[in-house]
Amino acid sequence: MDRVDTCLIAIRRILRATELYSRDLKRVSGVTAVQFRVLQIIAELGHATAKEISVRMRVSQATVTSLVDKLVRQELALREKSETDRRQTNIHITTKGRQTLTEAPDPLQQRFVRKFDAMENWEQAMLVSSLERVAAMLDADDLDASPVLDTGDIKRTLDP
Amino acid sequence: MDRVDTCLIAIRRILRATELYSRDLKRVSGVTAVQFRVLQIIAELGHATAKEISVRMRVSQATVTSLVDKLVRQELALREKSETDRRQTNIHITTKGRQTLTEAPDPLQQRFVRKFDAMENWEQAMLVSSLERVAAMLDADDLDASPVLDTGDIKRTLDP
DNA sequence: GGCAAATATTTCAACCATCGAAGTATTTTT
DNA sequence: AAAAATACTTCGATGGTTGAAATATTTGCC
Repeated sequence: MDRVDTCLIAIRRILRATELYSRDLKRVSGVTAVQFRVLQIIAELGHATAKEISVRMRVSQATVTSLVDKLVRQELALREKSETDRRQTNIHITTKGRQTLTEAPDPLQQRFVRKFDAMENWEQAMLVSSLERVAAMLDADDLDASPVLDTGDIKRTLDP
Repeated sequence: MDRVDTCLIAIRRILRATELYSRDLKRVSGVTAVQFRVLQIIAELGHATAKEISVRMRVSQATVTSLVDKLVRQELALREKSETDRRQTNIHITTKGRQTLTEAPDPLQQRFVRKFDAMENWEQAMLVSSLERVAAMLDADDLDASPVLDTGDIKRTLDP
């Protein structure tokens, strides 16, 4: 039981840290961590629909709309009706958006990388495995819970 | 994929999961995870000042005020001017608050416990260690590593 | 003792993320 | 062609979080 408490406390600390770093990021680059993440996804895919982003980030479409609104307002992204399916809207990243991505690296990520790189290989592996394990433990019911949990092993994870 | 990326994605998943569980908790017990946490702290200490809670949770006092407001509104906690230092306000938990605490266990915690208990001893140890490691990695440099937090969170070790 | 500085809280106004429900437009299905 | 499904946005609301300013009180110092 004690161990569980320790874990939960650690999780809270991690949560809190990410929040604080998001604030930093916002101050430095004008986008929050969540907005930054949207930008990353668009950049990664070339362009994306709201639906794709919402699935990827596991938030509602309404949330994505609001997030993209903010990016568009800052000219980091732009919307463009799809030609093939006019219900869809493709969201593209702008040059300025790309710039933001490269020039304003996420401070949390930076810090993590710095510390992570300083670790022994085995320890890195342990961390990766543990984090994924915890994520799998907590992951809500819907999407992937059962299979991931059963195998208990994570090596095979790929994004699709 | 990069190990760091994998870690960050896992962290995001954990974040998201806690958020969803908080929503669950709210639906079931009327308090969110953060409010629940405040309640826990008050219960643990008997009574607490806003300052204590803010240090413990590492949020501003303004946030604590807002959180406590909500608890008071629901009659889960109540404020009482300190006699010894009239600038201070002691926050107490009510019977109803205590009830909430015992009768509406945090679903995230429950889930975590269930999964955690099913793990091998060595794996539990690995998880604890990894989570603490990550928390330490991310903990903002300014106010971190404070024994304050530790003593606070570990208070239960004094219990029989 | 008395006054300035420090401390504890709250209030206020402002963000951000998030969502559900309702509404619009556009396929797809039947 | 009508009905159902899909993609997206709008609207209104909730929750957490904060900094700055305001208030009340205690402490420190001359």
